[in-house]
Amino acid sequence: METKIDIAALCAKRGLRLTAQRQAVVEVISSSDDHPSVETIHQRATVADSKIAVATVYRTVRLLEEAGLLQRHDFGDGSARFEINQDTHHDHLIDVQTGKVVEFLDPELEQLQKRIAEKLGFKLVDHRMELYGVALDKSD
Amino acid sequence: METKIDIAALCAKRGLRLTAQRQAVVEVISSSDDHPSVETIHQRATVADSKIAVATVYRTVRLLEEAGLLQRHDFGDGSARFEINQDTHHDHLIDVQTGKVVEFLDPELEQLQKRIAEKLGFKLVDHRMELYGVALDKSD
DNA sequence: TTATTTGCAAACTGTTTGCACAGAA
DNA sequence: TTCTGTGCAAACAGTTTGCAAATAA
Repeated sequence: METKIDIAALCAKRGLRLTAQRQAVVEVISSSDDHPSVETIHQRATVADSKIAVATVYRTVRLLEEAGLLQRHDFGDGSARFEINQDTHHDHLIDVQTGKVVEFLDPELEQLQKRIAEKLGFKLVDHRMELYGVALDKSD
Repeated sequence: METKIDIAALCAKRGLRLTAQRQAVVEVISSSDDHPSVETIHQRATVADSKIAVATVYRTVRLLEEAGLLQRHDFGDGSARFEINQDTHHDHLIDVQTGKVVEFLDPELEQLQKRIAEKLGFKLVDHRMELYGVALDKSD
């Protein structure tokens, strides 16, 4: 579910330099429709720039996250996973057999979470939720 | 929400040795009603055994987890957090200001999650969910 | 030109592990 | 006695950082 990141605009606005590395990282992320880790982003970015360092990917990813353009996730596999920050909030279901990530949004769930927090005496400011499932056999 | 862990029974059943360190770790966990990290468990355990090593806490915690007596959580603060495995499933709400963890169980939520997974073509095998909130002012 | 960014390697955090010694059984 | 468990320090994985060289503006 990718959108686009306009790195040129971000650099212009912030007075940052539009480097080949930043463009490569953004290009990789913009054309990924999975939720790649830094290592994956780095591997994919080496196609465009065979010399790019992992440290640069970490720095760029942080830059984008702080600019609100990138969303960081923790799916519990030890490394951070990223996706372009869509303004439409959604949750994730992870296929435990393939690792594939399915995005979904359920308004009833969103509402329910807010109500639960309130019942406990809290205002909900954030939540994380991942469902883990196995694909149902089509014949079932 | 603590229960008890019978480490003597576990050791007996598994042919493991009942050491002072294992007893100290279990005692700490059994008398904690928060969700301590390994570091916290280690600090608390040094009261009973000033020489206990962090590595031992890691090993014991893993032993207990594999025995199904302990539950590991990831609240996103970088280190694993533990609590005694109650047979009653529940989720967590984390107070973002104090770090306090509130446990809750909402049957409607459990049901809804299962339905969502099914609608997406999956059988729900696990889920993780944490709500993050700020305490509502009592006067509101 | 020159201040920012990069690449590299070293540092850091949470966790695991190899090994010789300590200590339950 | 004997073999498991411990403490220690080294090893790990993911991530961050200091610094000198590279480069966008």
